[in-house]
Order: sequence, then C-alpha cells, then structure tokens
Amino acid sequence: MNTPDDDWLRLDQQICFSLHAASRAFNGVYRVILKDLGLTYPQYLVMLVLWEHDELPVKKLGEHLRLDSGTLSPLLKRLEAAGLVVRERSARDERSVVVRLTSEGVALRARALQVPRRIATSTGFDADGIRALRASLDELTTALDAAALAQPPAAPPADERS
Amino acid sequence: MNTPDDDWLRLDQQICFSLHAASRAFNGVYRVILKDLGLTYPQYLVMLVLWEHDELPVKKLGEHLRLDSGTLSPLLKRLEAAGLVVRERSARDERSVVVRLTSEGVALRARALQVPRRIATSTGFDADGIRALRASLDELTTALDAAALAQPPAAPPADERS
DNA sequence: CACAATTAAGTTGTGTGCAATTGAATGGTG
DNA sequence: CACCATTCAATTGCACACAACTTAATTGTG
Repeated sequence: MNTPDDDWLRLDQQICFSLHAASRAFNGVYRVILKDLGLTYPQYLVMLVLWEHDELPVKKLGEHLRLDSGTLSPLLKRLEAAGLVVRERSARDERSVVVRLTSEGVALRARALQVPRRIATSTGFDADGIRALRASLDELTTALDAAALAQPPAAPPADERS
Repeated sequence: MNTPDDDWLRLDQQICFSLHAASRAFNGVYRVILKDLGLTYPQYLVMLVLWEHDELPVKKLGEHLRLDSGTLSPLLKRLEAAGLVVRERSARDERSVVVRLTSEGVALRARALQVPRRIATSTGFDADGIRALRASLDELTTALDAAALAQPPAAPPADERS
C-alpha cells in the first residue's frame, strides 16, 4: 500500500484536523466549566502553576507554560485587574517582574478543585486512557519541537563571515 | 490509590498542558513549513478542503472545519486578497456566499504536495502511530463535544412558560 | 399574500499566540 | 570604569477563535 502524494494530502488533512478539532473541543469544555470561576482556559493554566508555586517571575511562568511575554503580559494584567494576582518588579533584579497570588487568588483554588473531575468525566476516558493519550501527546510535542528547530531552511547557521 | 482533590489539580494540569502544548507545537511546525506557501495553518486547512471540493458555500466550509463565519469571513478575505479564492453570492440563495478556487489557488496545490510528508517526518511517528493518535483524538473530540452540549448548567431547558 | 421564525454572512469586541521591536537593567570584557 | 552583549518585560502588529449582535434573504404558517 504505497501512498502517492495525492493521497497524502487527504491523510494529512485527517491528522491536522483531528488535533485542531480536539484542541478546540477541549477548549470549549473548559470554557463552559471555567465560566463559573471567571477564568479563560489559558488563565486557568496560569493559575494552576501559581497554585503550585505561589509566586514566580514572568520568565519562569513562561517556561512552565511555553508562553512568552507577548502572551503573558496582557493575560497577567487581566488577572491582576480581576484581583487574583499582583505584579511587582523584583528588588534584586529590576528587569524581572514577580507574579504573586493575592488571598483572593489563593481562595479561588478551593472552587477550582471540582474542575478536573468534571473535565475528566467530559473526556469519557478513564485514568489509563488519559495517561496513554498524554504520553502520546508529550512524545509528539517533543518530536515536533525538535523538528521545528531543525526545519528552518531559511535560517542558515549565520556565521561564516559577516 | 484514591485521588484526593488536591492531587487532581496536578494530574489535570498534565493533561491540559499536554494537549495545549502539542497543539501549539504542531502549529509551530506548520508555520515554518507553510511559510514557503504564504499560508497560515488555518488557511492551509481551508485550502485542503477546497482542493477536494473546488467550490463551497461558506457554511459548508465551516461545517467541514468546525469554524463559524466570525472566523472564516476575515480569513477568506485574506485568501481572496492573496488571489487564491474568489467569493461571490450564490444566485439561487442570495444569503449564501460561494468560495471558489482561482487558477492560482488550484496551482498552489502542486506546491503543497510536499507538506504532508514533511509534517509526518516531523512528528517522528510512523503511519500506524499517527493513525492510533488520530483515533484517540477523534474519540476525545466526540466525547468532549457531547459533554459541552450536556454541561451548560446556566442554560436550562428554557421552555416551560415564557 | 403577510408576517414571524429561521438561516447565512458579516461585524464587533475580547482574549489568546507569536514574531519583531523597544526599553530598561544586568553582566561580562577590556 | 566604560562599553557591548545579553536578558527580561512590555508593546506592536497580525491572525485566529468565538460569543453576541446585525443585516439581508428565505421559509413556513395562517
């Protein structure tokens, strides 16, 4: 069963559609469930990290979430406006901004405790199924990240004179 | 091994992180590869559908892609500006707008033929692995969509008087 | 035929996501 | 110590994604 280029365009469609669709479907369920908490999905991800670390510089937050300041800055401003976090420049390194939970932010955790179970139920997967899927996705992400670094055919080494 | 709520918040983090990360990693690889074609990832998805159907009303396109006019209208305008498609109101139903490939749009398909193989390589998965992942994702999407419809606790039946 | 309900696109507003740039602060190096 | 490269946030610009609303056309019903 060889796969001529023409068929590949169809098969490929299935793969990217599937991931794209799953991602947005997940987002949709989170949106519904998180509405009670007044959080968006990405904001919830930030809160999850903060609930585990209490206080973090924006940089570290970005590393945990794979997001840069371009995304985090406005998002954190909204969380601050909502009274869930405060941001203040670090005393030791004035370049760094530390994000800290307010008491309100800490308190929200209690109401968030029910979220994971509702999500898990919504997936229709059991614990093992979720674990397996997560493993596949992580493997995929690792491979894709490595490939993304290797791909850029338009960005050569860039030394050799200059 | 019971899982108290406190642990769930951690486990959950893993799941949504994984999917979120995988989705964006995929997007990143597509971005790099599609740059040659001058397409974004969502635009590529639209083109894939059009390469199979040649001409479709916006509504049908949205059903294939699970996207609404709010997303498609500006996206299609950009594809039209790029000379890949034309949009014209249907003669039979003036509400409907039909999207059709231009000869340039048809021609682009030839250059897109190499994309799926490069993507497949980037995933590091073989055909079976991809198939399995796709199956899991589709299953997940189906469950999530069903759950999203069932969830809304804030949108009761809404008949019973009124 | 008249009119309400429905349907299709488009528009508006909000919130990411990311590349590219800016500006301030820090850390070497000579 | 002076200067340059690096680092960290923030900002800007562009492109989704989606809810809510608007407008125009069509359909169903009386």
